[in-house]
Formats: sequence, C-alpha cells, structure tokens
Amino acid sequence: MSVPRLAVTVDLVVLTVREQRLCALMWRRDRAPYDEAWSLPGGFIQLDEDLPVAASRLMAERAGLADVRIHLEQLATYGYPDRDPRQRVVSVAYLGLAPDLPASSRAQVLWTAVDDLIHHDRAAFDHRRILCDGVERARAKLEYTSLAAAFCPPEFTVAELRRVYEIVWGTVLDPRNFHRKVTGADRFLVPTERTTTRDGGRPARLYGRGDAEQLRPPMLRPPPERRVG
Amino acid sequence: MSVPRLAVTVDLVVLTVREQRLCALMWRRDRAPYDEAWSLPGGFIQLDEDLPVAASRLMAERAGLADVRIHLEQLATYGYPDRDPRQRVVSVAYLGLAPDLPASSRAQVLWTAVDDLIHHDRAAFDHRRILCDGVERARAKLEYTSLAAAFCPPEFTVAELRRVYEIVWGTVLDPRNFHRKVTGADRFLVPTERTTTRDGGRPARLYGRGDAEQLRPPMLRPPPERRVG
DNA sequence: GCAAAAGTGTTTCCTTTACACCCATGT
DNA sequence: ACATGGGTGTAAAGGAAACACTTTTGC
Repeated sequence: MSVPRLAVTVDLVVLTVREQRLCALMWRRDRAPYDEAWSLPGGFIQLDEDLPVAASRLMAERAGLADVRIHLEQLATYGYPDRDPRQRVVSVAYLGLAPDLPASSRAQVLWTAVDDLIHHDRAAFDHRRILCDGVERARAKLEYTSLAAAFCPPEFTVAELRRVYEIVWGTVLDPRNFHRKVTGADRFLVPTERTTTRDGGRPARLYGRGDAEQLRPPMLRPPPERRVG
Repeated sequence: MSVPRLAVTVDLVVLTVREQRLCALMWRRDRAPYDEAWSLPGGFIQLDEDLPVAASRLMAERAGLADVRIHLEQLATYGYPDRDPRQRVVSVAYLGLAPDLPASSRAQVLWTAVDDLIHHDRAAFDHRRILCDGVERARAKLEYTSLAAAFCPPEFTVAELRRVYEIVWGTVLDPRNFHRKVTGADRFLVPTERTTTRDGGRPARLYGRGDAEQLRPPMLRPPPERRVG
C-alpha cells in the first residue's frame, strides 16, 4: 500500500515576561489565509533536519532569537486534517522560555501579551489552542522545576524571580516565604557576591541559575480563590 | 519554494501491570529492517485522520485493544532523519495505560516486561528511547495525577492500587500511609458497598475510579535510596 | 488458634503559611 | 527622616513518615 506523505512544520511558542505581563512572540501574517492575524513563528522542516534542529533554526530565522541560551522543549504535535485550509499540515510545537530580550528587528515579529491573544482570539489557524497549551505547560512546570529562572537574565534577584511566578501564575506570593523556599532549594540558585538596588530599597543579592532541573518538594500554585489578574 | 513531504506514523507505548511487572505491548517484527526485534505497535496515519483517531485505530488494529476505556495521551514526536533506514519518518508517540487485559489474539503482539526490553535493548528503530520516555512519563504522572487507577480494573482495592505504584516506581510504600493518602484525596476513589478477599486476609473495600485528574498535594516518589528492584 | 492482610490511632518530623520585625539602601 | 523593598524569626497549621495496634477474614 502507498504511504501518505504530509507537510510537517515546527511552530514556536516563545514566552517571556515583559512589562509585568506574560508575552508570546507572534508573527503578524500578511497574506491569506488569516491575513493580518497573529500566528506563531514557524516553518516547514527540511528533509535532513532533526526536529530540535529545525526548532532552533526557526527560532533564529523566524523569531529573530539566534541566542542558544533559550530553553526549548517539545510541547505537542497537532495534526487534525483541516487545521490549515490549504493542505494537510502536521505541526510539532516547541515551547521556548526566554528572558526579556529585545524583540526581533522585523516589524512583523512582536512580543504580544498572552492575555490579549487568548481573550480576543486574533490568532491564525489553531494557534490559540497551541499557545494555551504552551502557557499551561509553563505554568505547570514552574511548580516542580527550576524553569522560572529561564525567564530571568543571567543574574537576577529573588524578587525578580518571584515576579516571574506571580505574572505567569497570576497570583500574589508572600515575598518572605518565597525567598526561603527558593534559596533553600538545592541547586536552584547560585549566589553571587554582587547585589543590586535596581528594584529600589535595600540591596538585593544577585543569583545565577543553578544546575538543578527539579524542584522537590514542588512549589504548588495557590488555590484559585487567591488568584489575581 | 517546494514543501517537503514526509511519512508520518503513530507509535503506541501501551503499558500495563502484569504479574508484578510493568509491561509494554510489543510487536514482534518479521521482516527487515530489525527482523525479529521488538517494535512498538504503530502505523502510518491516513490522510483524513486526526492524530488521536489514528492512535485509537491503531490501538484496535495493531495492538488488539479495541476497548475505549484505555487512557491515551500524546507522548512526544520523534523525527530525526535516519531513525528509519528506509525513508524519513516522523513518528508521533502516544502513551496508553491499560489494566491487565488479555493480550491480543495475535501471536505477534505480546506483553513484555519493560525492564527486559530496556536492559537487553532488543527494540527496533529508536523504540527503546520512546519506550523509556513513556515509562518516565507514567512514573512522573503517578505522582501528581490519579492515573494509577488506569492500570486497575473497574473495581479495585487500595492494596491493588498501591501495588501499581510500587511496581511502576520500583519502590515499597507503607500500606497504612498510602491508604490514608488515597482514600483522603478528593474524588480519586469512589467507594462501593462491596468488599473482596481475593488478596487474602481481612476483606478489603472495593473502589471505582473517581473523576479527579489531579492529585494535590502530590504523592512524591521516595528518594532513590529506598528503591527496590 | 493462627496467619494474613485491612484499616485506625498516634507521635514525630518537616513543610508551608502567616505575619512581626529588623536591615540597608535612595531620596 | 522616611519610604521602599530585602531578608530573618517565629509560631501555628497541615501533611508525611514511622510504627503500634485492632479488625476481619481463610485455613
């Protein structure tokens, strides 16, 4: 029997925390279908290219982020037959977590607040769904991994890390208990000798990312009644 | 520019607990490449078929499990260029968790202990890697979801559920603390009026699966020093 | 009666939570 | 001086771990 062959793309959900909001890197479409809608940056994979390689390439080519330091992990694969009206496309989505980097020089690529994208649904194809899945993955992973630090610059304060949690989760966390939890966690943070007053008040110690991946025991999101935003 | 088109398959990692071991449903190959090696059941997706539909179809056709009650979730997608020596194939893996059902009537399809598969590596293609990823996903999900019950028949005792945890994790758990944890968890278990003595000793209450998906707070695996097996 | 497994009680320990309070800077 | 945020202390609440003990069956 003959084997069906399909177009395969990689789409990127690249998240960052910017101006007190969770933002995704979105591509402004300039042609049909979904002309002028926002889509996730992505593209077809090449015949000799592994999936993570394609994701990195597209991160540079389409998202304008050639930097290797960005955390990239596979999110999920979407393949229902009519998700692209032109042809059948199976799309492997990758999730990227980035510090607040300057956006691409292209006007077409912009950091856009996730809340706006989700509530107003101006996303092309099934990209709203993919974006939601990426956001939920990020929210869940902050609980039991050290990935929140991927949203921070190489050196950051505990308060900056806390703001990542608060913005991604839409909650308020107690600064004092948060401090104890993350500084007490094994290899989550590596202290430096330096401090900063860029957030005002008493100087805060600067930390770098440790090599722990897991956070055990996890830091659970507060139950919904305490949510904010 | 021309769009490359690739063959896309769905591969199934179907796990169960059988005879005190974690087992996967494996397909005995009878042709090159990897003649006589074990592979995951799977097949090409059809042109008009969504991915979960293809997974269900292959679960019936190739795995011999037409039953809908089996938990099925997407695992990951594997696509490095030479993973199949014949042609480039992108494979979307699904993870299935099943109770100890009679295996398929086909002699080609057999429940095989995961330990043996992993340690002796008689798996075709990159299926050992996919199997490992599926097993690790299952182990992790027992911690913070109620998925362990997916390995149990419709009615089961707390001790049977505990054995699932012990076998999947390769640990020993305290029966008394485990009992309190799972019976106290919200909507994890729904008690029936019935009891059984099939495990010997004092009659044990039979429970059905509740509708909770999350288990919060999670039940963390004991640290490695307490591992068994 | 005895073995075996179910299930409860209890104590200890650890983590989280809530919040009082002090510290070190900029203005 | 005082506002601002950083960081520590501490007590109460909750869950996990360890284990003694009772219950209910089969043999």
